[in-house]
Amino acid sequence: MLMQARNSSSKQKAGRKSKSSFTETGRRAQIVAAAIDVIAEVGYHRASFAKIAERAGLSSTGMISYHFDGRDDLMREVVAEVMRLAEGYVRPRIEAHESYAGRLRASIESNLDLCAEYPNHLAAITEILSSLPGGSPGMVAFLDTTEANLTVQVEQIRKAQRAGEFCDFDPWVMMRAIRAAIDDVVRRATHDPELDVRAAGRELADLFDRATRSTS
Amino acid sequence: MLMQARNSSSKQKAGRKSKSSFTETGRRAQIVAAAIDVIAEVGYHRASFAKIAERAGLSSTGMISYHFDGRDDLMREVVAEVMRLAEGYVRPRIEAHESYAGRLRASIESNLDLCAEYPNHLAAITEILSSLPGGSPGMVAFLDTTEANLTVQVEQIRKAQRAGEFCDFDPWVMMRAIRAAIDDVVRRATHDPELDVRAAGRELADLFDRATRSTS
Amino acid sequence: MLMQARNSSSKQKAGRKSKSSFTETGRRAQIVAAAIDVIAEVGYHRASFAKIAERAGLSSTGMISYHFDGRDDLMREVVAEVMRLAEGYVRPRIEAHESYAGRLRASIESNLDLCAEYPNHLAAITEILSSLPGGSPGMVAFLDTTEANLTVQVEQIRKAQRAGEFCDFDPWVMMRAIRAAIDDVVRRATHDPELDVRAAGRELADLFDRATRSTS
Amino acid sequence: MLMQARNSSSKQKAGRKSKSSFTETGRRAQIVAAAIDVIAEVGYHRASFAKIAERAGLSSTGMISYHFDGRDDLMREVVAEVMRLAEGYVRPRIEAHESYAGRLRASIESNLDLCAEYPNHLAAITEILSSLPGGSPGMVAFLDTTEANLTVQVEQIRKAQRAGEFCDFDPWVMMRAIRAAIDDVVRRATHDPELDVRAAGRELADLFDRATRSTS
DNA sequence: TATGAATGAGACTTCATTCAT
DNA sequence: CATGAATGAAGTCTCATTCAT
Repeated sequence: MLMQARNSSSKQKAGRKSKSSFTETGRRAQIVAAAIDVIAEVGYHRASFAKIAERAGLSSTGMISYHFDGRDDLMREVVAEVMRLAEGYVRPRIEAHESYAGRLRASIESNLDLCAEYPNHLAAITEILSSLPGGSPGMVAFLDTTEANLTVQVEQIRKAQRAGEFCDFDPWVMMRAIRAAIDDVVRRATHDPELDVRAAGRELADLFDRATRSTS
Repeated sequence: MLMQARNSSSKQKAGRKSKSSFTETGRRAQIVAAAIDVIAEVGYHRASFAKIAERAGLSSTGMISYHFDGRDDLMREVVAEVMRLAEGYVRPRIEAHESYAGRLRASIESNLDLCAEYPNHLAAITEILSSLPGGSPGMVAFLDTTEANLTVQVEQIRKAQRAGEFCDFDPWVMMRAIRAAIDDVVRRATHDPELDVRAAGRELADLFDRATRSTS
Repeated sequence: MLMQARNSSSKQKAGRKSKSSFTETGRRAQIVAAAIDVIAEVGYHRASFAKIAERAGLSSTGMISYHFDGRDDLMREVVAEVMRLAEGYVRPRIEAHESYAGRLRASIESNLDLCAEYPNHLAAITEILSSLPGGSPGMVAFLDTTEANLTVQVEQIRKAQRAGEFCDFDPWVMMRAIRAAIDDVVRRATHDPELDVRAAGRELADLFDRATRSTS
Repeated sequence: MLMQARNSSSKQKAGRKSKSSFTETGRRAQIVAAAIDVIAEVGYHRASFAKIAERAGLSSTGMISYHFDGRDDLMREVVAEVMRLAEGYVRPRIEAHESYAGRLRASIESNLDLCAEYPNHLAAITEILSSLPGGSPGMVAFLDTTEANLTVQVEQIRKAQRAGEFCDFDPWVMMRAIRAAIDDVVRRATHDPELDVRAAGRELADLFDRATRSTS
């Protein structure tokens, strides 16, 4: 999952019982945190309510059903929570750079630095988004959000290309490749503690720098 | 899943009741084919025996248990079948080239051409391999095989670097990035018929050509 | 199953979700009771969760899986429950006697009196313990318990022999023969309501009295 | 299972396709032998057609269904086969004695000697007869046969009692106790190779000698 | 809010049996 | 006779959800 700097982003969600993502009760946040850990550990599909409840110190899965409107709702919250974290972490590092190339590098490296600091968060979101069935009703919203994210970034690339800073290539393919490469590192980091995530980030930044840089 | 040219590789497997992977009976092959379709359609985890049996025209899931020694065994066969197909498709195209750069390009493009021709096959194997839990007993063999594949390719890259054909980079990070980018296209192709997979293949080949090419 | 007087014996078990065998919830006890009836009626192997659930007035077998950690766990509870009942019934009657011969007689007769009063309980435990596969994991504990029981009794016999009250014979063979004879009556009692269990108890007590009594 | 000497015993059975128990084809006998081994090893209920077919060197369970009219039919044949063997072994040893006491001792000891020589055979029959559900249709015949056996022996006991050789006791209870004790040894012998079956036989013979002997 | 109980669907497996070849 | 394939029932287990308290 490639996190990026975005504009204000009205993530207002029609939470159950009129709870927005921002005014989480303690319990909701606790459940979300537990879900993140469990998903990172056993994967999206094996993250059952039972396991999440146990991790959260709850004695029954009913509590989760009470706080969330089904599995999808919980997962949405997990995604939102991680995105919230990621945005705060990634955005300043991207905006610290002027050049497009610098921003691209900052984007890649900050994502993997984030992964190094919060391994479960990125692992969870990667698991969720890569495990989504095609037409999952209710999760579509997040795919759209993700798509919107990419669109913004693709626009940045186009600008860089028009500015002559980037060479000529299909921005969509490039963005997807970058995202896929980052997600791959995130995924492996979950189960391979040996992996030097930050080093991989620098390598990937170099890689995509060469791939995008104008040859002139 | 990045398919590559490999040496003969006696993948002979002690299939159930002394059936090798190569001398499939009709039913087994039919079930494997059905499994490939179902996995491509609904994903690894949702590909239940019930759905596969229905697709295969079987009246009961018991039939699958009869032919395969559990889910893992079936999945192994699916992976083996796809690898068989892929190897025959990809290898000649890679070996038609002399230069390392040419081989890398052929590897990427032939993989995605294969994806265009047999969308379900690559989608299925990608689904399976990306959905494996960490220590899945019985599937470990395939992860090892995959790892071995990558190792071979990494060696090729090192040679190219020593030959001055490729610039300096971490071959493992590069290989993983390539694989991840290809798998991403494969995954999206499954649910997005609009996607021009072959074009994406050419774009990716260009991308990684720039990323690997010696600057001299 | 020969029940005997034993010392307090802290059979405290780490039941599911920290429920001990002693502080059964109503449902657990109800399920155990239903299981006892069903086992006595159709035997250990035919006592499926479905039948037990039906007897217990439950709508699904899932409920049993919810309360017990699998079939073995339920069976363990059944054995524990019967042993609890048996101990309270048998022990006072044995301890009311001073002589070894009197205690042996009390042991045999009280076991079969118990069988007459609670036919299903002893039938169930006999079924379970005689149906156990050799190395059934998880049930081994109870076999050990049973073995320990016999060991205690064998020690009693040895004392009686040293005291000259019993004649010379292999205590183990004797104990097993007694146990087998009692179990046989229990088993037949289940399906033959005509059988006079108490009378058979007195007969067996006479029989083994003659077989153990010192001839002097 | 207490085997005894009986009169000629017309065990003629209406075998499937007019095959009597005596004119077994090779296949039938082979399957029966395999069944005996499997039952002794894993018990009656776990002795599936699949396991028996495998042991018999057959590639499909269908063959068993072809030769036998269902599971009960096969089990009947197993019982008949073992009884045939047992009778030939036990009868001469019993008839070598004149006194009732001598015959009783010979009966017990020869049964356990048989168990020592053919462990699987007696283990199998014990398994089968002790695992029969109450009203198993089609097996009832064998229970009747068994009952008839016991009746004959009970009559012998009555004669001995009238002759003053045995003391006064309930012959049925005594017979059942003897049978149960023997069966118990047989059962344990199956899974405990350490057990000295012949010694146990002598001990049991002594035990029941004391229990039956006239005190005068 | 929180809990434990209850539910019903669905998953995989094993089994005995039948059938076409 | 023999085989391999097919079937349908039954069994245990897990899951997300709902409900009464």
